[in-house]
Amino acid sequence: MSSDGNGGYQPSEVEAKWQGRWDERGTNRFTSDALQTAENRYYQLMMFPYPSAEGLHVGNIFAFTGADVHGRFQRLTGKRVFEPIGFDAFGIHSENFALKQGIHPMDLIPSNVANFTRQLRQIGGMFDWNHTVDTTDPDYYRWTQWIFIQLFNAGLAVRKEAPVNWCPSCMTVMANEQVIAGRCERCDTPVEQRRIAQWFFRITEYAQKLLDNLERIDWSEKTKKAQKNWIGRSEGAILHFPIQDRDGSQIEVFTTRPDTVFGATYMVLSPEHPMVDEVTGEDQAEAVAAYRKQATAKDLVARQKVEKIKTGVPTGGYCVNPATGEPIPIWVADYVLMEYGTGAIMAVPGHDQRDFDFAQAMGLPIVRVVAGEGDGADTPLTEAYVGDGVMVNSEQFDGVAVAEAKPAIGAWLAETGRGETTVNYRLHDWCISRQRYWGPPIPIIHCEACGPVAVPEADLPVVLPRVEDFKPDDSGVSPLARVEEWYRIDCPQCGAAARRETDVSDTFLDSSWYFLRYPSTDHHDVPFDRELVRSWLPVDCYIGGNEHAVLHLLYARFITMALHDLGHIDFDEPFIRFRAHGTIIREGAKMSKSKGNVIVPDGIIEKYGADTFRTYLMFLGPYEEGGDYQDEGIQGPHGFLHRLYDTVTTAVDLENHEGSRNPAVADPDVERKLHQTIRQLTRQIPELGYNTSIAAMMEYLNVVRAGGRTAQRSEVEPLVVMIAPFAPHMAEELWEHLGHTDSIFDGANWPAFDEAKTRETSVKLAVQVNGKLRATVEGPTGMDQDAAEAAARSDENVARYLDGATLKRVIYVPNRLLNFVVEQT
RNA sequence: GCGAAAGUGGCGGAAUUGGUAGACGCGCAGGAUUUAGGAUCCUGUGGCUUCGAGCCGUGGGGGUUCGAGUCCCCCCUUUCGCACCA
Repeated sequence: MSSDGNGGYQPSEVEAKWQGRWDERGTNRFTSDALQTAENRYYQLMMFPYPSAEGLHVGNIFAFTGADVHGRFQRLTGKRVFEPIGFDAFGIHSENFALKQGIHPMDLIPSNVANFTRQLRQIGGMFDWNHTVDTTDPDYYRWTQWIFIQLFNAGLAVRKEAPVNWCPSCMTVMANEQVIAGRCERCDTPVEQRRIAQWFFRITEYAQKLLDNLERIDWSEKTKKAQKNWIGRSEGAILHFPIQDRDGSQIEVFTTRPDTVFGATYMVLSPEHPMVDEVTGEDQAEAVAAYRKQATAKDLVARQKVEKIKTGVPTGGYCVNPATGEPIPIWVADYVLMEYGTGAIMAVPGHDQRDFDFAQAMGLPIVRVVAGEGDGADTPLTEAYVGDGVMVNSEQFDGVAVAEAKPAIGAWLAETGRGETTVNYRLHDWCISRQRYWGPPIPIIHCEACGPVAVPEADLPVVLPRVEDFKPDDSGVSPLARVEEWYRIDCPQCGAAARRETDVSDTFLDSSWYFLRYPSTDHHDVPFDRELVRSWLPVDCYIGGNEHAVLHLLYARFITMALHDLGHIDFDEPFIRFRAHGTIIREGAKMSKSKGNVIVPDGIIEKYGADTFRTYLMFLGPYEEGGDYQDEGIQGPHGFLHRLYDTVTTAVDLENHEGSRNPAVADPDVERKLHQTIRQLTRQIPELGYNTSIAAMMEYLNVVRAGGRTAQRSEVEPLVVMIAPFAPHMAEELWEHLGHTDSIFDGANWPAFDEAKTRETSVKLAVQVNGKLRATVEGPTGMDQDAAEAAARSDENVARYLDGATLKRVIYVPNRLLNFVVEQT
């Protein structure tokens, strides 16, 4: 249905025409040679999509369009822009959907990819379809496996048994980053803890570097902050508490407050702590066993409830406070987590609220070791005191300020081997095993004699076999373990019978290196061509959602650092610049299938065209914040593009009819506005200020058309270039109409502005009396204060307010305002 | 609970960073053209108003300043991170 009443702009025709031309001419594609020889390179990357069965949603289109606008703008300024796209198609999401539909993912994914490709072409992205990736293609995951092997050989991939997060609904383990408030990020099921041997990447080795490098990359502050918090560096000390009556046995605790050690009146072990049995006395054995059983049965949500009343049992064992030499009881309680620090704490109830609550509940002693302002050594505590003060009840350290006591007590304990200062991170090693089917098999062969052996690189890929029964189960073992003919294999080292690793790797591994692959998809013998990587990477501008702030973005940085240290690439940060786009809501509410308020892009593109849709999405709010999609709102950009089309075609027609008989006379108002508009867009588009850029173009077009005037070529040709990043098809069409034969993205230059021509010749000056607006007067730009005052005083209304008052002061801001400060007499 | 960001017309959102609040657009109202229109084109549109460039107005309350949406303090609300992290 065309809403066009004047026979002009027909989006569907224009868009089909130009998508066809781009394809035929290879406008957006790089040949293998071009990738190698291009100058002035710019790598514009957007987070690649997961190709769902539903097709692209508005959020995808919003995200991709914003990135595409940026890429197209860069191209118009003379860069050779590489803007690839691909598909992140492995993972539990696809697998679950396949299970639900009863379609094998190997059949499902290709049709999803085909549909996404169709839609991505339809929205007019400047994608290089010669260089796409599909993470489920053996030609791609072969190299995902290769990366695993590089890390394995470097000791950065280790198999260890540790408490891991188990989602009972997805029936697989998951990384810490994938657990949100104790629940599975995918299905919201409360996550359990299990002890299963898993493959981990030792990302913690890079904790400090991941933190330090944040200082020098151009990323949204929000995202950097999220990473910083996730890494969670904290400085403190490991203190050794000898177990009473057990020679040489000791328990280590991590604390950020070694200064309060004199106040440690008991110790708490996490229920999972390996030394629980050792310290538990006979009398308590049964109670401790019961408590541990109950604690491990609880899921993480239940266990991590802060408000819940603290529980725990005494072990009957004692250890010695290394500062006081006094014995203190050892308890087991689930408020201490095995995953953080050493899984054991020294409890200082006087100065830690959690310990305080526990001590009160259990009747344990509370000792004050820090006195705040006005407190004495024995001032009773009604809650934990965490403020500043001086040490008390701490023997030789009494009277020392907390700030000095921290290093002093730390040093004192270190001297005598009772502890050492240390840095602890909240970040954990990255668990990459998944007991599922739809992922790249981890390229390891388990041999009784040799242990885990990497699959020889020449044997890659380890192809995921097509199996019909790929449903996961609760056993903690991957479905691939059912495929005997696949997992039976000889050890590549000793030739003995061995078996393949049957776990597959985390989807986040697939996406942690795809940006390295894009320029090298023509190369089948290497994961990435060294020269291409050197010349195209790191990525110049990366755009994606902030929901990946601590998942994908952290992993991609880690893999980049590891590959750098292993000598495969020469940079250690993958993305020079990262910006997160916002999210789109609809008429004040989140879009969701259950509410039935999801926008179906296909229908909108059919009705209004991709250019209008793109322009509207970029117009409805600041790109980095997102905005509210109001169904009626699209009328604005729709009308704007129609008017623009008419204005340009009319100008060209007129030129053709009248030719040089009617030489163009520059209209100073239009020319000034044009240069102001160019200036604004030139500054704002690189900063992703799209909504205001579009508003500026609308303003300009309004000036061009004011009073029904007809435009001249020189007034609209630059506007056609400026609209091109937003409405590329229409810009091409108008560019052709203006007499050009090649693509606007090859033939046009981003217009330049002349600062002199942006200057207003006259200004409206606000005239205030005591800060209240009383008049505006017009005068030449840059008039001096005397002239301004004279003009202002001659205004009737101003004069009325100045009459009979004493002038105290005059504030003059040239070209802006004049403020008379008066006092009534 | 901690951390961050944000609260501006009927709505989405602007505001050169301390200088005429409400750009641009939607919606609405009036008009033109039209067989018709959910098309196109003008005009108007924060509230109150004694219609005066008068008063009020950027979540609420205080403050700094000639002047505050913008800076400072307190409070409220919303959104998003993190959440027994020792």
